[in-house]
Amino acid sequence: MKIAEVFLNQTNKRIDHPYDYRIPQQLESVIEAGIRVVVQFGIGNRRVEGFIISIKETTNFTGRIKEITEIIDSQPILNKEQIELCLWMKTTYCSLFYEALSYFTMSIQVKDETYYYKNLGSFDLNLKENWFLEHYYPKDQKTLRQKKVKPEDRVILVELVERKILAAKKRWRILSDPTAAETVGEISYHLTDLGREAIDSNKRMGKKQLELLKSLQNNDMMAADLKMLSAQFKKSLNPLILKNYVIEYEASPHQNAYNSSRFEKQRRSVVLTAHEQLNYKRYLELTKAKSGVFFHVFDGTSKYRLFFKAIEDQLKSGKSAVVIFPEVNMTFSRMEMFYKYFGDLVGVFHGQLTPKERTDLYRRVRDGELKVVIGVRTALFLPYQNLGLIIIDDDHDPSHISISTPRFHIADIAKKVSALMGATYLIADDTPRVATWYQIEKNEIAKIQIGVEQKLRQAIEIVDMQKEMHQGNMGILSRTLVKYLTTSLLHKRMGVLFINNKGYANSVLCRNCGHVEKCPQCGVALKYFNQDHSLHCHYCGYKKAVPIKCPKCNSEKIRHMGFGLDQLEEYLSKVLPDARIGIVQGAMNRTEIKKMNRAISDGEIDILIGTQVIIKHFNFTNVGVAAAVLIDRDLNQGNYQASETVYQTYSRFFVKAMDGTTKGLIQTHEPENETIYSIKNENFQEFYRGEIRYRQLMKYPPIVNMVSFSVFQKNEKEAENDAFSLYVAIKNELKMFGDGHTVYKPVRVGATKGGNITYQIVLKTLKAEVFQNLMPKIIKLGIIEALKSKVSVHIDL
DNA sequence: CTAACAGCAACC
DNA sequence: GTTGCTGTTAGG
Repeated sequence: MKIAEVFLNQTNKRIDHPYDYRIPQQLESVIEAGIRVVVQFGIGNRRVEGFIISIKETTNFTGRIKEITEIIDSQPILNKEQIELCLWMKTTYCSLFYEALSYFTMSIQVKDETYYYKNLGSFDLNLKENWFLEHYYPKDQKTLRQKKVKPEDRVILVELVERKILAAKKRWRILSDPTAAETVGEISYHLTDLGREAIDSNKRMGKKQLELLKSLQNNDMMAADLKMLSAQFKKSLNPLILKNYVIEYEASPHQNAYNSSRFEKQRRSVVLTAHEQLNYKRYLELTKAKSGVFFHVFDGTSKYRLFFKAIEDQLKSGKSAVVIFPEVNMTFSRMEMFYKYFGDLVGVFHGQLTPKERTDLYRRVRDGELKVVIGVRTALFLPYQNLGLIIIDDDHDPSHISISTPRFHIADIAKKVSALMGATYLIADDTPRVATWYQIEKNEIAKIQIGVEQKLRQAIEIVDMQKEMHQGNMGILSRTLVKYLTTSLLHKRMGVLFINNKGYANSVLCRNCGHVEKCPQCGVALKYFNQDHSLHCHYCGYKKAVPIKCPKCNSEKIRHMGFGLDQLEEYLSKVLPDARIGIVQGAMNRTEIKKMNRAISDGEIDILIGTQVIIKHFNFTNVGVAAAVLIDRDLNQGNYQASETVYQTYSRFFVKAMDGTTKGLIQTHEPENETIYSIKNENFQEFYRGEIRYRQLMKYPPIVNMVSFSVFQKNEKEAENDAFSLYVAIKNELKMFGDGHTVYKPVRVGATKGGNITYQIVLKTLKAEVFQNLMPKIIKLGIIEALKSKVSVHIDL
């Protein structure tokens, strides 16, 4: 007799463990680990979807074992290693099994048709209803009277059962409808060979028509794009379509603009420079000893050539490779390079693919047709046959962290995958994460430096805003900056101002001496609360009133930190009324970005001001002055990673904006701040040493593991009670794990979405396995279930 | 005395 | 989530 261990697709932590089911004789040859099945569950024999993680001969379960009802997949959708990875994710990130599984099933849409139709007849009924069906379904009044069922009850029950049947039908249909993958296309245009000839042979045609044909020369375009060229493009295009110069077609919405068919597909071998050859040799040596390698990147093109070389070698030995970019847009912009080197072995995977395209990619990867996959996080969960190399590009980018549960950093998954499949993992970054560098220092990952440092940032001037104030300048921009902006305007060069105005101005600082109130225990800036005009610590709940006088210098000039983009624009237009100002910010779509980029390259912008996006999506040269106008707010964000984020974003900003002749400038109230100095000195190691010392002292990741529990509740009193009983329970359970951990008392966290009262409990521990063991225990004891509040677990990555 | 109800454990 | 079991209680 064969037994299958099955995880159920249920959103309940208490039943999220394997259940044993007997495999019916006739299915023994078909069923293996990695396929989904339908089983009956509970007293009511509800039909639920399950996933087989393993097959065994015997069971320890003493009760009555049920049989597997049906098979969903005709072959395993996860291989052995992937099943193990999925289980590891479940325990490591305290998620449900099916939540972890969802990352693997994202590309599987179309299911077996037989499954679809077979299930229409069966539905879940509980015992009471089954019993009712057996006894009372007949409309015969005599029988009903005998059985003592009131006619009106029968009506209600019949209705109930019929509703259930309907619901069941609906449910299965949604799950398995193969036609659900229908795509909605966008109208696009393609230049035919005939059209190309027409351009080359200088055939007579309208000016607009020629322009349109030429714009289609390099790639297909969507109607929306052509509209930007000429509002009435259809007028000139229609005759071209009639002449068969241009083909109109409907393509899937996103693939279209980036359709792989527009790229030249070649196979080229990689040629390295002498310096790169040395680096590559080192890389090969290091991968023999360790599975992880880190590229500290100072030369982007060199980095890619090394990537290609490494991939090429993997292909030669019959293995495949995957490259993970943080974002879809980055994937798109790197695509072409990959096609040039590896032609049709390349697959591109991202969230904007249609279900059909996804399934197609899944199949081709599984069958070994595609050997180089580039894409976003989820691309790592495809069924690679013989994976030799995983590359994570731009490791520091926050998009590498998955937002939905399980919350993880893709580099951690890559590490695990490489251990499971014996693949090399390669992380590349120009502004390393502290967590990654920590692994390098601990000798878990080897490091190679790519290219040489430019040391351009050393020219950055740090402007003391306290001095400015003392000398009578109450404005938001320093006199030096205004002076530089004026001269750069004169020389027709652009000024770029970076301001990170997202979020609230929630710290408080002394305008006189730059002092910021910090938590005595946790070392982070205290956050300002409007309700009671007080300052709170984000982690431990320490609370104090906003001081009237600065504790350091006794001044009364205590102010909220910060101003926004709008205020900056207003100020600039007053100080430099002739300057043409361009504003860029997060909520811009692709066309707006294009437009702005064009305006910048056409020299229509004198001063560009913007938030984070300025670093990623905009291209500019000829920058006269590049300035960070409000670094202090970012430095005092009230979380322990503030300095790290500041180092990364501001370094990148200056690298992007400065060439050898650009004036760099940072405005601050803390001119002695170490992070600012490290940015100026272009010295990551120096920054890291200071930062890791701070984290050691204050006990923050990566030194400790940190997890926070959030308790949500509508009712104020109950929220408090629940939070405290959870706190007590955690404390009690922790006793089992010896010492080396700290739990902070529940802290009431300020306004959250949905009007919920939220309490937060922070747990720090030196042992990673503590909360992995703690969570199942707390769940088993029913502590969280006993609470009326919703509880969520947030692991700090 | 009973219907109603909340609390609870189990689901293989 | 769904179910049945258990103990408690309001209402007659």
